[in-house]
Formats: sequence, C-alpha cells, structure tokens
Amino acid sequence: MSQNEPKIPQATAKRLPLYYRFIQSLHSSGKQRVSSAELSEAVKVDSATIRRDFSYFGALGKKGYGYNVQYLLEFFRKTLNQDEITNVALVGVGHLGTAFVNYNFLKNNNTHIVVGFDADETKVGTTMSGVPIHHVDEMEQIMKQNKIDVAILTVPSAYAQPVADDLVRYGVRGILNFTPARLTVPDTVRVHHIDLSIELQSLIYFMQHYPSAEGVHQ
Amino acid sequence: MSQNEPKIPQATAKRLPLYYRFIQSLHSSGKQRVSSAELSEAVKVDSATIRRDFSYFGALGKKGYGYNVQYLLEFFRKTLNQDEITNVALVGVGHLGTAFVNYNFLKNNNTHIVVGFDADETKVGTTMSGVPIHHVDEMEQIMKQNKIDVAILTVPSAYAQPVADDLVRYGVRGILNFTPARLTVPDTVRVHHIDLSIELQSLIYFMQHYPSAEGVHQ
DNA sequence: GTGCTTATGTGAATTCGTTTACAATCAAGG
DNA sequence: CCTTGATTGTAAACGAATTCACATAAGCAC
Repeated sequence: MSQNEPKIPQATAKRLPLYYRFIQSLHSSGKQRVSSAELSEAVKVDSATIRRDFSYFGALGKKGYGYNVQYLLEFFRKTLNQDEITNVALVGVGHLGTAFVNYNFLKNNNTHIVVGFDADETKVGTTMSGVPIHHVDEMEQIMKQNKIDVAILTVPSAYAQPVADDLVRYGVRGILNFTPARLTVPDTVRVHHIDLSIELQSLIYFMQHYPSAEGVHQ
Repeated sequence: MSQNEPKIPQATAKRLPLYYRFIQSLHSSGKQRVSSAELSEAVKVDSATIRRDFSYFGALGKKGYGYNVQYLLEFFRKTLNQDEITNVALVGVGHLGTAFVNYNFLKNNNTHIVVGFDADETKVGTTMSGVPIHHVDEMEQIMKQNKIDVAILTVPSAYAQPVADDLVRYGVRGILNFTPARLTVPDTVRVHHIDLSIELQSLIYFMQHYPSAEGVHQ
C-alpha cells in the first residue's frame, strides 16, 4: 500500500484531503467537470500548484477540458484510502477531548473515534456520543486488542510525554498532539502538532507585522 | 509598531511563540543561560535554524557563551508584544467553542477571550467561565465598542463566510478559522486555518506513505 | 474535417527555508 | 595575559515548494 509509488512532496500530501473534500462536494452537487482554476478559487491554492500537485500522480486531466469530477473522486478515494475506516483513540477527555467526541466532523471522512481514555473516575464507564470512556489503565489491553494505531492526545501537558510513550509502546504510529509539549518519539511514529495558543499568538504577530499578505497555514 | 523592522521569514515568525514559551519556562526554573543546542532539544527545531531565526533580530547571544535567558525573555516579550493584552472574540459557542472558553491556555499568554457570540437563544445571556455570551445580532455594536480585532471562528461551516464578512465589516483583522470553509477576505485581513479533520487525514496519509520521517507541522 | 478555444502538464526560473561548515569571538581557568 | 574550549552568527550550499509561461492536446462548433 505504500512505498512503490513515487514520493509525493509533503506540501502536496497535506493538500490532498482538502482537494478530496471539495471534489466530494462538487460531485454531490452534480458537477461533471472542473478546471484547476475553479478548484483554485474554491480551495484558495494557486491553480499552477494544483496542476503540479495532480501531476505527481500522472495525467489526471485532459488538456483543454479539465478534470472529470467522477474520475478525480474515484482517484482520491483510493489514494486517501477512504474505503477503509481508521479507528482512532482519544486520550484525555477534558474540554477539548469532549468537543472532539461530540464533533461530527470525525464521523464523516474515514476516521472514527472508537474509544476514549481518561483518568477521571467520574468519566470512566460513561459513554459520550456513543464512544465508551475507559480508564487509562486499560489502555494497553484495549489498544492492542483493537489494533488502534492513531491517537488524539488531549491530556494535560505534564502527562503528554509519558502517555505518548505508552501509546508508542502499545503500537500507535500516529499521534495528533494538541498539548503544548514537543514529544520525543521513535522516528517510526508520526506526530502532528496542533498548538492552539501558538496559532493564536502567531496570527497576532502576523497581523502586526505583515499588514497585508495571503493566508498561510498547512 | 511594525514595518520598519526587517521582514522576518514567515517560517521564523511561526516559531517565535514556541521559543518564547520555552524561554519563559527556563526563566521560571531559574536558568541563567541557554545554548541553541539546548533550545533545539526542547523545542525540536534544528539548532542552526534557531540561530538563524534569532539572527534576523540581530546578535542576541554571545559567541562561546550562548544566550542570556533574562535578555531573551525581555526581547521576545517586546517582540511578541506581550505587555499588551489582545482581546479576542469567540464566534460560535458549540462544542469546540465551549472548549476554548473553558481552556485556560488562553488565560495565559497575552490573549484573552472577552466575549462569545452565538445564535442559540438558550446560550445567549449566560456566562461561561466568566465570558459573557451575546447574540450574534449584537456583534456589530460589541465588536466596535470594544475595538476587538481578532476572532476565533467556530460556527457551522455554512455560516463561516457570511459571519467572516460581518467580522471584517466590524473591523476584525485576524481570524482563526476552525471551520472547513476557505474564507474569502480582503488581503488586509489575516486568516489562519486550523482544519481538524484535514489534520487527521493528512496524519494518516503520512503514516501510510512516509513510514519514518521527522514530524512536520508548526 | 478544419479551425478556434480552452486548459493541462511541465521545464525553467524563482522564491523560500534549512543545513553545513567554519571563522570570529567570548568566558573561564590557570 | 594567554590559552583552551565553547558557541555564536553567517556565507554558501542545498533542498523544497511555488510560480511563470508556453507547447501541446482535447473538445467543440460549424
């Protein structure tokens, strides 16, 4: 499922889910074809960048015509492995964690939070939006049994590293880290940081120092 | 307060709050000096990159010695404008918005959510963690009166663009957008996107296609 | 078919960011 | 005051990502 394909630039890889989402919406609105210029307008990525991104996968379009929506949809569905549902564990069911189990953006896509863990006894044993909350002590057993290899980390930052160590030990290979801690993990494990207060701080810095500029991020 | 300083690369600017936070923690732990190598270990940024980043602001350190923590702290406090508190509005008090008003990461730093807006009458008039929730109809008056120029956008995606238009009209110059919508705004307004489901999707893509690699993201 | 229009795919140029590698400089210790 | 060891600051090399610009090919109209 991996390695033999040509390596896609990371910047491109990060945009794929964005493309996929918009193509889905085009498809469900019944559109048949789309040009890189239209895509550009919608996802706010330069049209040349879009064509270049697509070209890493070969010729997906036709000159003078554009891209066939159905075909693109099909292609991205396979490329992003959308047939298979990825089970995700949520570690730390505080305010932010609670928002994630409730938020339905995870029920779409191919990712699904199937279990939550917390140390708080009053939460353990409950179910939130259908997701059972277990005690962190049960993590090893449950993670291994269900072969969960992606976790969302929303614990207090003091626990971030030790919990991450546990997760790695239990077989997790991807962590979406919402704590401010910069985790140390083996390089077989992929960590993406989302640091909310840093995002806010840097937004403010940009506002003050780059009065007009195109949006950044991702 | 801006423009005359030399332009800092965006990649550097995004790391400044990260540096600042760690320098704060060094300072409160009583450390007097720090090298780029130590900083590197803590924030997981190559030490040469750190030295390069710092060098855009002139010579902050001393050769053979490193950086004086007190001095760095002072410097970043000014550079990141930490004396002044930035008031932030939260637009959309759903699950995610609720997490933000409760989360104390905003009470630290120099940013503070001072008001929330929602269309749900049952929320309007209440106070959450000390933050008053108003009806969106009052947005114009309150935003202008309090001269709030930063907003966190956590509304349902269908409302994202119209609400953003309103915000811009009321004087907002920075939006932290948590909706999947790609906003169209004048280029005097800065938007940072945090798209949670895309982050998760791209994490999974990277796991599957780049089995071992250093962490990306911010 | 023929020609016109459109929009792709990509080589080349450019911009942006990171990393190497080292001369310059300073602190500290004798 | 001299030497040693440490660590900066940056020039140059490299690498990644974006953007320009256009030859090429496909659709479409007549």
